[in-house]
Amino acid sequence: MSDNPDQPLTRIQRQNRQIILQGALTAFSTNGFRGATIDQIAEAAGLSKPNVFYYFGSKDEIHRNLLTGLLDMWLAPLVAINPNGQPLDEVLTYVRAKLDMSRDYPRESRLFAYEVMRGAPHLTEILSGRLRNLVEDTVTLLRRWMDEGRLARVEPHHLIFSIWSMTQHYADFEVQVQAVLGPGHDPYAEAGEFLDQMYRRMLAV
Amino acid sequence: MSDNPDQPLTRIQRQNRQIILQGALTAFSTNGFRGATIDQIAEAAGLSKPNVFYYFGSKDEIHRNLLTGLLDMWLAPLVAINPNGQPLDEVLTYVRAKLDMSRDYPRESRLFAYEVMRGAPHLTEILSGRLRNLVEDTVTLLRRWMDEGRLARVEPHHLIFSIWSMTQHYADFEVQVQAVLGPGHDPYAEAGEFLDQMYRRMLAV
DNA sequence: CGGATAATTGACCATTTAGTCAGGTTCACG
DNA sequence: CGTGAACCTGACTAAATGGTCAATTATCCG
Repeated sequence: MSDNPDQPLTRIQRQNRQIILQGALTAFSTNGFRGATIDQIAEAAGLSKPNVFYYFGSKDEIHRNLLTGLLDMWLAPLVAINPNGQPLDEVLTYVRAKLDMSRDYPRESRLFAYEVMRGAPHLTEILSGRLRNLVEDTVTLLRRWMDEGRLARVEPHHLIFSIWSMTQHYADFEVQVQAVLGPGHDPYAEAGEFLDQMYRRMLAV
Repeated sequence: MSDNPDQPLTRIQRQNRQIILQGALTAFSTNGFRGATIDQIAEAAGLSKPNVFYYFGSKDEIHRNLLTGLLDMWLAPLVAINPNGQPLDEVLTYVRAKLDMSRDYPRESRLFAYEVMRGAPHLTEILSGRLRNLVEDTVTLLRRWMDEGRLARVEPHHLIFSIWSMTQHYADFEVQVQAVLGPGHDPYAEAGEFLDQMYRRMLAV
């Protein structure tokens, strides 16, 4: 079934593939690719192990499917930057969107983190292809804004890296953040304020 | 041998334990705990598998040993902040030191990243104990500097998080950084300049 | 309803992997 | 040099794990 070229999926197929991917997302994002087992995935999905293999040909295929399927969502905020907007607002909106994604989709954040740390065997082409182009476009836009004096000058690539690292930190290192802050904190609310302040000071002209 | 309470180690013991830990550091930091095998570690160390077990009782023990053994080094820059120094200089020096650690010890950075992402089973007590206290001390110092008007006001915990995330990003996500930047870049040199600029603007009074 | 197709599973296999152990080799040192 | 302790290893085991398959059950649709 899983090697069916492009016949439309049945209702049950759509449903169960989704369920499996959700279970796999939990498993992979908790333990990494090697650390997650098919049994875990099957259990999380509420299906038997052979049934999981009925829908996906291999563990690797599930993993690839997850990564590529979630990539668009992950990059959406970057695409959403409006070249005709107010530069500072656009950047702050992007930061906010990325932070919200970390808060609402921490499993996805960890999934990508594990993959990149592994050396990104399933993402190399994308990283240096589509992602790179996307970043390059944004870099060009940022540089133009800086040239026009509407944004303080910094190296745009590293500005983007800073946004990625700081926002995803709250999802990927959640345990550490919680442990260090202790109870009685709302990390994401505080981070939102902090990041807003930080990027305003850094980028205001 | 490995359960010997506290007899002094022989020359060979000291030497081989070191070699094993180095191999394990490479293995664990590349593939995570589950992804690394004893065979890999043994191979990297140039020893036979049973010989590895002669020095360490289990895979877990090697891992714990690594983590706790490297923790001091990892936290040293934080401890080195001088309460009597110039506030901005002290922060910038800390940032610089953390960035240099990422550059010079990327394996250690990844080791800790993997562990925290897993939920830090071997580090929970430390995270909410020693590390938390260390951070709390630094937070107090930073807050004092802000109260004295020698540093612009931001939430100190998140200031520290920002330093951790941005500096470690260059080690943990090296593949992504390289792919996005493309050839002809020196990530760490550029990052050093970027971070200096960024924290100056954020923290200058 | 009835047959074809989709969906499911218990039992199984092959490989990988953490860990063991009996016995051999090397080293420190009197 | 001799001997006891330290060091090392080939060959093994048990468990975990990715994946298969023949047989069974559920679903769809004419």
